[in-house]
Amino acid sequence: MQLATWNVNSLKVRLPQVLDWLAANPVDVLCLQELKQEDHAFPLEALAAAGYRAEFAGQKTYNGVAIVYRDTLTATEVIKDIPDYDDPQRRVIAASFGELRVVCAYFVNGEAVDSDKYTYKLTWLGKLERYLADSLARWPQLALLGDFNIAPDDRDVYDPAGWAGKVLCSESERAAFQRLVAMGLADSYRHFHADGGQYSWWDYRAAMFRRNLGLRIDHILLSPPLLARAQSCEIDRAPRKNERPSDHTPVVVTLG
DNA sequence: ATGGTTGGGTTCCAA
Repeated sequence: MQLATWNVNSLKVRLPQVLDWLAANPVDVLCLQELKQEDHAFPLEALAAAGYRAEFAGQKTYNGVAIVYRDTLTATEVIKDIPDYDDPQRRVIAASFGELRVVCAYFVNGEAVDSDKYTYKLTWLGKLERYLADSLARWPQLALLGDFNIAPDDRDVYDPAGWAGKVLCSESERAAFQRLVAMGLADSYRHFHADGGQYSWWDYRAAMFRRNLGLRIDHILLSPPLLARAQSCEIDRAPRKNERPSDHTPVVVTLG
């Protein structure tokens, strides 16, 4: 079984690339972030023609998340948004596939550490943490996939000195990431790869992708029973080379 | 050096 995550930065623009990618990479579950569209515009028919169904939580202009899954699977116990947290931004969707619980999240970016958006980010991280603790108690086989907007350590940053203390790399954000790890959610990419210089996002500006100046901020975290089944976790850089690419590229985990 | 590019929406915001 394969699970993947991809921040598509507008599903409207990227739908052809998503369909191409699924044709070449027929994963079982694909978590999408930054749909940037309302639910009435979600491309259910195009995905159905490709053999996929989806659950989604969109909104106009910003945010928006979806779980796309093979039509041989059944999604149950779907939740949209973090329970008991009144947040107008559509950033979380979760669904069960048998015993497997999939949580797809678009973490707050935060803009800068002195921004109100950073305060929102830390609040949001706290709410997510509580929600995941509850979820893990109910679903031991839990995978958390998404754009975390956190580079867990300096290996995940092209210029660690330049990024030190900045948003995406700050101590508080990294501490929040480590609290997820302490909960039992392992960074599956790091489980298989110790090397640095492997990124999932590159700024559109200044030819950052061509120069491989990026950050690893898209992650797949696995609870212990799933980590035990994990066979590989890979970043697929190919879609970042497309014309009109997303600024993020997919991450894929293979479970036995 | 506070730049640069993209998407969505609209006279700029978010990333």
